[in-house]
Order: sequence, then C-alpha cells, then structure tokens
Amino acid sequence: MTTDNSPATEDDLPEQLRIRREKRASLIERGIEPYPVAVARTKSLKEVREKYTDLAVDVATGDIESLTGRIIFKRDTGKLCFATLREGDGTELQAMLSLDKVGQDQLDAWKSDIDLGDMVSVTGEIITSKRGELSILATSWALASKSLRPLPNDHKPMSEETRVRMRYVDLIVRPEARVAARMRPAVMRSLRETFNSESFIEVETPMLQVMHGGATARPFKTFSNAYDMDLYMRIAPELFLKRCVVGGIERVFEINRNFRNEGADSSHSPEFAMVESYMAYGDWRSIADVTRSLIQNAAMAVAGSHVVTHHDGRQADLGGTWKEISLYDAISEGVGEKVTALTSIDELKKYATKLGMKIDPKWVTGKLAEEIFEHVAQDKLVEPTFVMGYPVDTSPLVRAHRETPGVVEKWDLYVDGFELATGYSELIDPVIQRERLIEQAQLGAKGDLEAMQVDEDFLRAMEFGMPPMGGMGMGVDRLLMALTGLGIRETILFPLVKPEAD
RNA sequence: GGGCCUAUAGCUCAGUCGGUAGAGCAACGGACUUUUAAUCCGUGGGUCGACAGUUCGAGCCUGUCUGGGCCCA
Repeated sequence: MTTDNSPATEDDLPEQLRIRREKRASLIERGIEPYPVAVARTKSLKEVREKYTDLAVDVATGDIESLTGRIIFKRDTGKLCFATLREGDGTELQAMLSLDKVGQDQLDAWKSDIDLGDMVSVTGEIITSKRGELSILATSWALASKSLRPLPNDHKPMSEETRVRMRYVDLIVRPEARVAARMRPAVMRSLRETFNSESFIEVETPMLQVMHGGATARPFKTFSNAYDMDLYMRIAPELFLKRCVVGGIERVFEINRNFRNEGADSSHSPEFAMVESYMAYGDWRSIADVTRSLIQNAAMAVAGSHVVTHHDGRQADLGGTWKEISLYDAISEGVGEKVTALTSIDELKKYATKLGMKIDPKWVTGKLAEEIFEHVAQDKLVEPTFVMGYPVDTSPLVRAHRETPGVVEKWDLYVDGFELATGYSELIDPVIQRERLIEQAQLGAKGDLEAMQVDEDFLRAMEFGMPPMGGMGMGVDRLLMALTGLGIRETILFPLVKPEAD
C-alpha cells in the first residue's frame, strides 16, 4: 500500500491509526529511530526456550542475552511491566521491565511508546519469574520496528476474508496459519526426496507456451510483445516432460504451477501447484506405486505417520496398499445395469436421467460416463482409492487398455472425495497420437474451449521413438488438503482475491 | 451460470416491533513491583459495503450493484 501523507488523509484516519502515526513522529522528534537498521540479537526465542527447559521458579541464570520479537501482550503493574514476545514460528517468551533495572525514564518510555504489534529488542538476564515463567529481565531495550496498525484480537479468529486478504496478519496471530505455511515446503521437500531416491531428475519446462496441451482445460491467454504473438499460460507440463523422456531423461519430474481459466471454489484455484512425473519402462501400475510412495512419504514427513490428523480432529489413514475399483464396475453398480465403455450414449443418457442428473448436450460418451460415476460414487471415495480404467474419448494421451475395449489404462486417485492424482500407461504410438489430437482439434473447432491443440513438435518428438512409460500428475495443493483437511485457499498463502472496494 | 447466507468501531460480533448505535478485546487518561487475554477507576472512537426507493422517520423493509462464504450444475 502506498503511503499518503496529505494532511486531509491523516485527519481522516481512524483514531488508532492516527495515534500510532503520532507516536512515530514523536519518537523521531526525540531522536529515537522507530525503524533502526539493526538491533541487538544474540539468540532466537526458540533457542532460549530450548536451552532453559527445566528452570525452577524465581531463578536468575546470570546469562545475559539480547532477544527480539513482536509484542503480542502487554501487562503493566506500575513499577514492573510484562510483555509477551512472539517470533515468526510462534515461539513466545516473556520480557520483564522493572523500575530498578531500567530506571524511570526507560520504564515511562516503554509504557508510552510501545504498542501491541511493535517489534523490540530486549537485553537482559534470562530468569524465571515468581510464577515460574521463563523470562528476560531487561536492563535495556530498543524499538526494532514501530507498528502503525493495531493487531486484531489475538483471541478471536479473524474472519475468513480478512485471513486471506491479510495473510501476513493471519500468520502473526493464528497458529494454524503458521503450521500450514510451513507444511507446504516440508511436503515439497519430501516429494523431491522421494523422487531423488528413485533416480528421477527434476526439470523445468515452459510456463509460457505457444500452444496449450497436456490436459483438457481452458487456458489463460496472454501476448508477447517481443515475439508479436499470442501465448498461453500452461495448463500442464505433460507434453514437455514427454519430450524429455524421448531425449533420454527416462525418469523425470517437475513441480511447478499450472494455470487454468476455470471456476474457483474450495478445491479449485486458478493457479495451482502440480507435480508431474514420467517413468520409462513403467506403466500405470508402477507409476501408481510411485504415487503412493510420494503421498505416504509426505504424510510421514509432516505427520510422522501414515495416519494424518485433520484440523478438525478427524483422522485419515493413508497407509498400506489402497483400494482399487473399476470405473465401469462402479457405474454398473450405481445404475443397476451392466455398463461398459461400449454402452451407447443413448443408454447412458437414459441412466443419467433416471438418476436425476442434468445432462450437458456437449458431453461425449466418455464424459457422460465419468459424470455418472461422480454422481453415484463420489461419496464412497473417502479412503484412498484408485479408480481404474477410463473411457478413451476423454483421455487422448493414454494408451488403450491391454484387454478391455474402449477403455484406456488410466487411473484417478480419490482421497476425501476429491481427485488427488491421475496416472496413465502413456500412449507412445505417434500415429495413434496424431489421430487423437486431430479429434481434439475438431472438438475445439466445434467450440470446445477445453480441447487440446495439435502440437506438431510434440508429435515429431514422438516419431523419434518414445519408450513405453507410466506417467502421473498430482495437485500439490490437493495433497496438502488430503494431509490437513483444509480448503485449498488455506493451503495457498496468497490465493487470488478480488480487490477490496474503495 | 443458479440458489442460500453475509457485510455494523482497529479485530470479533450483538442490535428486539422501523423511533438519536451496543459488547468484549484493542485505544486514550489514571492507580498498581510478579502478571499470564493481569486487575481496578474513568474517557473517547461509527458515512451501519455502495446507490436508489418506501416512510414523518431506515442499521432494520424493497430493488440494483460490489465484496466474501456455503451449496448446486
């Protein structure tokens, strides 16, 4: 936010903001720097907490330290003042200022100049109070940064909107926000370690693409001035990772952002982190094993167990091998009739209508089958479940099932009722691939905004020979959701939010 | 895209039947040398999301718009 120092604006400020600006001005007038370049700091609060774990009540250690933190509570009792300091990871430590240690002037200055939210450096002895609280008893103190805005009530949760709009404040006041922010990098690290231990190589492929592909989704479109042409934000890295495999990076992965210009809700964000991986000489089964390892190792890394505890206390067991169901078996069970990939669209429409579903006339046969599946089975997909065998017409990059006609070797992994990951035996025949992409392009020409384009360079790469392989993709945000039970906007530090009205 | 809920002090929220706007925390002034959301006494702080309408009178009723949340397709 830009600062506006015009007098009229200053006068319009709410009382609490105006008072703090006045305090800042007063400090400067008295020659006290409210934003010093450096303050004394010999240890973190965490280091002090870890060093003194078993002190008795009312003990003076003789150890002098300089500690910093944000003031989160203040308690003044006249000639003795208490303050709770908090540092970034949430570690707190009490600071004490007494008249006999700091003198009248410094004590008065503390009372008048220091507000909740200010950052300070306190120098003094590490002690325990008469109530046994580990504390630093100040001999001197200095302002590290003056806060010009009051912190929200530390004891009431901020509204969901305020939390998202002011994540920086959320991180100061809400422990769950601090945990969530630190869980994402822990999961990322775990994913990379799992890949590394299996000799996968991490690559970075283009986010700005000349044509979009690798998934069926609406892309964000942008424009390059230098190249004078339209570009697309990538919807998936798939086609580039497969080029890597053609080039001999036989086990490859990428963890990076994808962008999809579609709806946003509690499980969809317009930009989301995705891990995608390909394994030469693997297939849908071997890549499913890799996926399970990635998830279970991530659970172990953040929860110390394959059983994770959600924020609401509910536990989810991600351990062991996971249930597998067949997509078409589940549909057949749901509609009470035998349904296969060869069942006609008219039959499917009849079943869907009987189920009370609204049918989009643009849906192809396979899409309708998937919709029926979601309708009849989604509630049953809470424990980790591989749904095996998808229709060919919605999966243009997957090879045909080795036994079942009309089906491709694709699984979706469901956890907590949402789709967490997908995996294929990849289509490696360039001639069939071209046919599939041409079909997609024809859908696109008919107005399907999610259809893929024909990527001639990708087809050329395939024509050089692509080894048999398994591939997978998994939403990192959704993995965090599965591990924590949080909504996607709580797993993303700064989710897209519309600007506040003036 | 459709439905429902929601917007009031810095923060979290009350606000009855349409009749001059309330609480807790926070802030300001004062007291207090062992507090743990300290306590006690006192004080201030509001364009009730925006615009229009109904009405003698609107935080409250109606409409439109904007932001946020939930559910559905």
